[in-house]
Amino acid sequence: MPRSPGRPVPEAERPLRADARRNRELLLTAAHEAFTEHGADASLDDIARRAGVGIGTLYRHFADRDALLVATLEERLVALRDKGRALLETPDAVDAVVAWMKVLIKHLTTYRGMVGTISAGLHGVSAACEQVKETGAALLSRAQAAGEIRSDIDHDDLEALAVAVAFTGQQPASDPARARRMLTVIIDGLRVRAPGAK
Amino acid sequence: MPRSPGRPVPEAERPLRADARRNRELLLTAAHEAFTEHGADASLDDIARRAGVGIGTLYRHFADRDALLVATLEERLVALRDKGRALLETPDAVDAVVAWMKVLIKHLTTYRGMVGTISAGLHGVSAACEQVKETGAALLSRAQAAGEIRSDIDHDDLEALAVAVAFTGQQPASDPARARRMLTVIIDGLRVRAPGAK
DNA sequence: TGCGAAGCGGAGGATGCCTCCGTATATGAA
DNA sequence: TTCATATACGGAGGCATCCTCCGCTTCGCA
Repeated sequence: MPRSPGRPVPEAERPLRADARRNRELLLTAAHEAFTEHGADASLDDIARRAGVGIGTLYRHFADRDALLVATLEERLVALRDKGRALLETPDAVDAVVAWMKVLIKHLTTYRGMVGTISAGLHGVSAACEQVKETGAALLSRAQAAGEIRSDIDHDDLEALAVAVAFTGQQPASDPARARRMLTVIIDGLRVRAPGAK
Repeated sequence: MPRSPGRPVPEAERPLRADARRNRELLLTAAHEAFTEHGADASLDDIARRAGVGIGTLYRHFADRDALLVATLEERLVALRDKGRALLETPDAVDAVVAWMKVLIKHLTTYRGMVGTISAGLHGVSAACEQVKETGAALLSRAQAAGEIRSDIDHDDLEALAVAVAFTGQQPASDPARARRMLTVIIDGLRVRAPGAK
């Protein structure tokens, strides 16, 4: 059942052909390896080679480096969401927000030198993205409603702060102790001042 | 007065030949333009072309992209130091630290997408680098001695926090209001809790 | 079994980084 | 001034990467 030659993928999800599905998986696995090993410097040609696939095939599946990265992280987003949901069940609202930030930071540092790109990937349109954001927003709201976290920030701010810690933690000159101190400073800044404080 | 063919520059500062000095200046000017225009994506070949100089000449003066960037920023470091010294004369220690952070952030965002590299350049060995760090450290100590800024952080931490704000402020999804909020949160986190606070 | 859509592969153009080395020039000494 | 030589210049070209294009192959439905 042919189709008019509209160049790229039609639009809606069309079931992939069996070989295409297989190659897609091979590419994602190879990409994960390569990104893990070389971070932002991973070569797309190399990824195609690792996957045992032509470079043209890689580009048929993923428009560019970013698209490939986003796809690679997609399933991790689900795990992220689940961790967030679990945190919603814990009693201490502030502790939960702190834990959530740590989880975000870990996600953002999945691959070296890609904090910016991974962060951009969090603002995508996939269902997983939405759910991650919803979950995080719920965690934040809970702590704000309890009057423990300042109310003049939103979840995007929280994300930006996580990006900040993640980025500096990945600088060559950084050390884990400093990263911990940074997070402490930020958390303290997020807390509502106790009554009587200046 | 010839010299044995020790490949690179001898070691100590040797006076440059007149043409070399001129070309060096041309390169720095061209580099500043190119970095301003294209940020991290500026091409070194293009910089040489703008300077009206062969690519070999560029590499004779600057070992690689980072060396060129550092040289480009060198004179700005002096300005940075001077601003810091001026702040040391202002009365409010905390305000001075806040202003210092803003100055640092501005410096780090001189060129787009180069926060990491510019930050690394702050840790160099030039006199200007040292003086910038000394000045910043003095500003921080003053506020800490006054009991207004937490004492468990050092100037490298302050720098890391500036890097954090600078980086997130340069993300495509960022907006100035968020950057301002981030800085507020961080400053609040840096303040010593007023007595009576939890 | 056959046909058309979907997918594959890789050659090759474009760009960027950097090295190498033959040539040109500035500079101090005579 | 002239000369010798260290210093500096220029750019061709090797290598890597990204990405496009298009002829060939394979899948899957009828």
